Amino acid sequence: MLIGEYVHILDPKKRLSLPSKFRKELGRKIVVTRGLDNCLFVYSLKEWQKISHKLGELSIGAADTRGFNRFMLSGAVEVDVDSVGRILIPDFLKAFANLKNKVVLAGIHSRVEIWDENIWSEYKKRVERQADALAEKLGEIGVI
Amino acid sequence: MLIGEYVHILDPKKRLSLPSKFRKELGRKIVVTRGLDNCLFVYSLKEWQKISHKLGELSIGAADTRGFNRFMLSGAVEVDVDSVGRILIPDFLKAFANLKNKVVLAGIHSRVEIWDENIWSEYKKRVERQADALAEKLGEIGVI
DNA sequence: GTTTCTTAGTGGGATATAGTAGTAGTGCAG
DNA sequence: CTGCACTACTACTATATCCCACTAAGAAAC
Repeated sequence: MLIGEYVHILDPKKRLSLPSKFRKELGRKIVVTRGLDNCLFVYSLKEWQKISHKLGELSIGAADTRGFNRFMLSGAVEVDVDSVGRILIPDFLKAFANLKNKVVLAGIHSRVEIWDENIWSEYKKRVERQADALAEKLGEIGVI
Repeated sequence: MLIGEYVHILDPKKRLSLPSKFRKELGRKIVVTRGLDNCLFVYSLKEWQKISHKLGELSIGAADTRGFNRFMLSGAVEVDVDSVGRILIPDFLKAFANLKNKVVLAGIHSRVEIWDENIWSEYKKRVERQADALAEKLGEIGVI
């Protein structure tokens, strides 16, 4: 399971090192795609195959499904992990997630999320403010 | 699987280079046809055969089916990929998709879509604005 | 507690290749 | 016979990819 939060540098060549703790689980070929709330999702090839299989089952007829497929698939890229554990972030994904120099890599179960550092800390602040509500939800599902 | 998004130039001679990541999967002979939502669909010869077969199976009785068949089949052109990986876009398809100088090539599963850059970014904005619907769909297929 | 060894993260330089533009040659039409 | 257009080949430039080197931090051993 992928957990933890790391701040790494996205260098001018759009290279980003994966935290060493994530490397083993992600493998040497990963898929990066558009996520929600202005971040990117990173999946191992295996996880991605599950997702793309499900996407393939959706009908091309419905307009909203076409849009959804375009969003997920055109926004996805298969990238290799280089010899020192880095990946390349394509321009359009960098632009989508508003990535600057410092980015946050966060492990969330089976995926990793990539955030711009500022957007991440803003988002975290918002969530922390809702901590009470969160606690309630956690109680509902029997965590605390 | 064809995924990713690339911006290329449609030059005055109507030549368009295919992204190198698509070339292997598409082969040296491809089919370009009218697509949905003002774009063009590009298929490998093999994929096209599957699709035209399916279209042939649709009942000829229904008027809307006839229309759809005419739309897809009459608009289809088989084009060769040249020595440096480019294809020629016929005038009527260029006009249909409103292609200007900059076009977007988007990989969607088994097909590539060709969009005018401006129309594409407008379309993408529309889809992204429906974040709630996207999240819902992601939930449905078990991603989040 | 200090020193050394290892590994993660970053940066830069060289080479390869993708993408685009241009040019020459050939065929068809006027 | 001439001109235009389409096609095929060639050349150039920018960018991506690969490789190596450096730094800093953490771990282990003395």
